Amino acid sequence: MAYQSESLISQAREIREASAVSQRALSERAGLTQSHISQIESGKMEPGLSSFIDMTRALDLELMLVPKKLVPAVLGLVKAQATPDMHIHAGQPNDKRFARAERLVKKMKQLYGSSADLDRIEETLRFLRRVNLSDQEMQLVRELIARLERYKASAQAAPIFRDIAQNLQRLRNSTAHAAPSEPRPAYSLDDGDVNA
Amino acid sequence: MAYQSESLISQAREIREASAVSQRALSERAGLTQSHISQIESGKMEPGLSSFIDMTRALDLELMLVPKKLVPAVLGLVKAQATPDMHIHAGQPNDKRFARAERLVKKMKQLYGSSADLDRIEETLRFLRRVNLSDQEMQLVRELIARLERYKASAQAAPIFRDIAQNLQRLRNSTAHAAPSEPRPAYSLDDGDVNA
DNA sequence: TCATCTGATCCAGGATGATGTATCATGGCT
DNA sequence: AGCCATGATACATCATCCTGGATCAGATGA
Repeated sequence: MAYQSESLISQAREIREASAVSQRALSERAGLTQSHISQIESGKMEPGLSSFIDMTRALDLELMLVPKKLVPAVLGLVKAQATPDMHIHAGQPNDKRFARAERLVKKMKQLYGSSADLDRIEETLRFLRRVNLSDQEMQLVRELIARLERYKASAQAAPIFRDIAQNLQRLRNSTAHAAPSEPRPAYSLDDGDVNA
Repeated sequence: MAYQSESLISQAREIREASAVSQRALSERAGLTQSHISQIESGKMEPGLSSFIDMTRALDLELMLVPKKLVPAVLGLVKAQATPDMHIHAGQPNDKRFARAERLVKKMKQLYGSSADLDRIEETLRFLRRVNLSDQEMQLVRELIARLERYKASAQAAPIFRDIAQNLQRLRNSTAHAAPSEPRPAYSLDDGDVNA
């Protein structure tokens, strides 16, 4: 319902997920209820300013006021240091790949209606995008996306989509539990459309 | 009442004032009520996230999520380009002068209790700080501040304070109506304490 | 002095944020 | 199969936002 704050809220959610913090854990740190956070993140209710500040502060973020003119500069600054390893030498080809895939899924949901599998695929892609994947892992993702593309208009695509969703899910789980010691985050703040 | 959002709200207010936008004008642009805005700015009520976004967008600002670590960098970026003319060759000596004066007034209010004149002086200083003053005008301000300093502990300081307040007020009025054509603003976003 | 503009304040009423507590389906782990 | 954690929902209750007026004192300019 609240169009203006969508971007900020979804950014917060993505960062929470990328930091592997559960809604319950966040609720304790922020002093809010888990149900509250769930409703905020799913867009079912609009937070008060201070609630949102509590939430983001608990995620080690600050809400700042920036002149519109400077938004691109700040965005660049944030993005640059958010994912230092991944973006240093390469031209983030993975990021583009994910972006294309996510667009594809979104389109398919529009055309053929959303299914549970498409939802899972979308969500998992959104998660994997934030993670540093090995070449092998990225190879797997590439194949899965290609398969998705190939069968996107197929008649009996359903079971295939289910399989793709499961594969992505498995990959997600493996990366999530792989190296909890490293500062896994590597999130980026850049995808929300900041421009109204 | 809402400690977390104080800083953001007062920033917004200062920018509104520096841009010479009235609460009513802002209320129309933002789609809120004037009474609403007044209550928000005076801390009598806590805005919803989207209300605050509407408000700041109408002031040509964006609310952004920034990793705490990057806050100083962003702050520097914003500050640097907020007052380009004033800070280019000089080491903003005027700014420091105002800062000292404001600290002085605040201290006096603590020690001797606040008076209407002190309040007026404080508010006017806060306004004048954001304005590009000519050398002559700055000279006047300097003298007034010096006078304030000199009589700060004097027994019969009251009439002198009144005089200082009036002088500052007059200066404020003259600058406010002087050049409505130029992009007077030159606000800065730096004074709120961003760190909790 | 009169007209105007500003920000603060009041009030009634409807909308909605926020809390607690509790339940539920899913998915992963053992 | 059982267990645990996750996120989504439900519901009652209370608090607060937010609107829509309207008014007010103060400062400014004509």
